[in-house]
Amino acid sequence: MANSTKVLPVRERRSDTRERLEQEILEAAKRLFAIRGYGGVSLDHIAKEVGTAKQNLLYYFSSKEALYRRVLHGVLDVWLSYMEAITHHADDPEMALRKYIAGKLRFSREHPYDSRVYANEVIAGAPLFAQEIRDRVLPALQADIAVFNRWAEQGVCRPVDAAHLMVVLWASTQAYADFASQICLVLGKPELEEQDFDAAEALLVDMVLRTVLKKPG
Amino acid sequence: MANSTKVLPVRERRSDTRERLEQEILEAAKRLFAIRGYGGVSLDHIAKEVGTAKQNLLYYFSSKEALYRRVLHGVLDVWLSYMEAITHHADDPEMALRKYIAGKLRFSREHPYDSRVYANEVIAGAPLFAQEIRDRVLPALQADIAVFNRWAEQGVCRPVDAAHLMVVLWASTQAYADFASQICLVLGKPELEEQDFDAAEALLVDMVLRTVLKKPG
DNA sequence: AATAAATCTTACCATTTGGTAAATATTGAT
DNA sequence: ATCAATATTTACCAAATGGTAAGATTTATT
Repeated sequence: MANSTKVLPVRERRSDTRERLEQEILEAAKRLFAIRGYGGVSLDHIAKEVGTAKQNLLYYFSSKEALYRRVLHGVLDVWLSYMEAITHHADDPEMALRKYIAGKLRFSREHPYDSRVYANEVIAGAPLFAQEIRDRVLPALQADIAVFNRWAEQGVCRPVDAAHLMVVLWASTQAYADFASQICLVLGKPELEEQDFDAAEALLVDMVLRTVLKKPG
Repeated sequence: MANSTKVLPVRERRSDTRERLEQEILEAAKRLFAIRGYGGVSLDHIAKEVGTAKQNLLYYFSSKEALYRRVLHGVLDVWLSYMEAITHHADDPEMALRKYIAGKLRFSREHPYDSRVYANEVIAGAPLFAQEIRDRVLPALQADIAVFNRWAEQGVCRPVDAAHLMVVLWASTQAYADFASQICLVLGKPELEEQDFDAAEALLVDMVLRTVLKKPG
């Protein structure tokens, strides 16, 4: 992953400052896009947040859309990295589902802004994202669904509608990032704490296992 | 509901044209806000969509924010009207949950733009909405939660974490409006059909009843 | 130190933005 | 028909927007 400084030819080497600032810009842009949406954020906003001038952003990123695309790309990297539980436990439904739910909730807890950027883009109909979702998310999802169907065929779990089950899991876990402000209101606290995520995880695991697993009898 | 034309004094009567155009503006604004977010929509967009001039919008609505607030208010009216299932069946958990899930899915199917406007606002942290949510949504939700807890006390259903269960139901059903573009990709079809909502309903009802109801044994 | 490349700033620019003010047209009650 | 209220358009405006061009400064390599 880490592009080493020494191996690359001089021309392609990027100074550390550049890389750091570029990262700072992406972080700030992500946070702002997450909260106010693409149209609600100006390059000036982002620049001021980072402490530089708008024109300097345009030195690093050729346009607002280009910057946004880079943010989206990074978001998807993170998102996918939390999504590999099921195929990695293809032999144990209960473990796979537990890990999957825990992982996606951890994503919501650790990367709320990524989650919201993703949500905003999908709500908008994924105008810039559709292709990347098709290329990168869909295969992962379909692999998960295939694993479910295999389990059902082998009789190791009940024949659920795997696609819709994934939607439920996806939506429920994602809600703890995207809709945190409303969940806080319901729970009567200023922000979500670890115990809230634990409670959500317990409930979701309970629901899913009851639905998916065959009774011991 | 319907403000009759004859009873009101002359001064307060609004011509039908006005009411119709006002409604058209609200509809167009809702659709655009749903897709592009508050910051991504200009008064010019909305005006052109309706076929009038921006300045005429400002005759009907004193500012962009005022228009947005009216949209939000209307959205919440619709949202709440679909939320009354549980307290209306406080004697029958299974029926209440079935109706609730069906109702919220119907809302997603029949009012996808309302759902997205709501989602956008919550994702943004509900900057203009928090008070109205506190005043109108929270009581309804807490009433539902109270009903659950009563059921649990009376031993008529299992003691689940009602608040988190509501979050799961809310998120899962809402997803079929807000994240339709992605669900379509997963299902491999251009848009959601009735059978997809039926499948979602069946799965959700199954999951929830398995979780909430006590075994007959 | 010299030089080329990388980074940052200043100066612009055309367009779009939300909003005001006033002129004009349309409507409805008398 | 007239007059007042309602509705729409025209003419503006200052600020903000995304973006370009070019100059100034810093940095690294020789």
